[in-house]
Amino acid sequence: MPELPEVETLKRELSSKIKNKKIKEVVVLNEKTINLPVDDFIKKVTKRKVAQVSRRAKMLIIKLDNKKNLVFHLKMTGQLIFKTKSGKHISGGHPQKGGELDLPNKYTRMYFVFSDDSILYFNDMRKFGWVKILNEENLQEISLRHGVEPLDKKFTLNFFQNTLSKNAGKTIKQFLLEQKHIAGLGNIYVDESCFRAGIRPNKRIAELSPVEIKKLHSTIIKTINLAILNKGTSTRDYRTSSGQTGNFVKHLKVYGRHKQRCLKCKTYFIEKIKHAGRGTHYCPNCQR
DNA sequence: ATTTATGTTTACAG
DNA sequence: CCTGTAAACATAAA
Repeated sequence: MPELPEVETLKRELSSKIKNKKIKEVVVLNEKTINLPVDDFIKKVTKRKVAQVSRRAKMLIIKLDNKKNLVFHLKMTGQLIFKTKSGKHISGGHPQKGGELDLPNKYTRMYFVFSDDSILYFNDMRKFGWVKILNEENLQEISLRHGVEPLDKKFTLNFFQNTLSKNAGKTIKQFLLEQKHIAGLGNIYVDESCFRAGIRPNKRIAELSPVEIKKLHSTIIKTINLAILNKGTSTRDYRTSSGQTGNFVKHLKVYGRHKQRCLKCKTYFIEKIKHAGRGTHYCPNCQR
């Protein structure tokens, strides 16, 4: 689930909750989740303070006061859930089921206990996600492999046009999913952005008109911004921080709506195909 | 009861 | 170079 808006939501919520807190204990329940031997990992993190919480692409970064960075990638099913000592959870990511979360549970891969006894849990049903300790250099390397942030000033129409022209042979969806061009878009927001721009996801970049490119550029920014305002999307049981569902679900026009009537033309039905290796949704009438 | 798809990314084969 | 598939894994939908 977590694409840019979901991770950004987590960042904002966690930042206010854990900044300046000291980590007094780290418990690793699944060794494969982390990038160091458990002992090393624990040694590097224990007794450190949270200096800053940030985001790059779909990664959440917790900078510690010893120049190390705890970097999280939630992949498909990862979640970060923060609970105060009283047990109220105020940060989510991709909770399961509808009921209250019992933590730690069978999907908890590791957790961090702060000195005020609040706890940050990393859950991940499918174990695709990871938590790494990286120094500044490692982090830089990873960052360099990622493209521009869609909400950054550098994501100009000019930049978009130029980068697209270098990838004319690809389809627009293939391009948008590749993190090295624009970082943070995933399956949901690519399909949604394409719908809002009136472009079929499997259209070749070479076939896009200048007007379409301009439209898509502004549409991506608007869609991501709106999604962040709504604290992200989740198709099923996702709940944000405060235990609420991400409200962007209400704004989905095509994702998860196959065989349902298009909300724009109210005539045709949303189609779902497999493209770029992913389920791809579009209105055959409104998108060309 | 089986099979297929699922929000991600990387590695590898062709 | 590009493109498609498998692989990490568990669950729900088809």
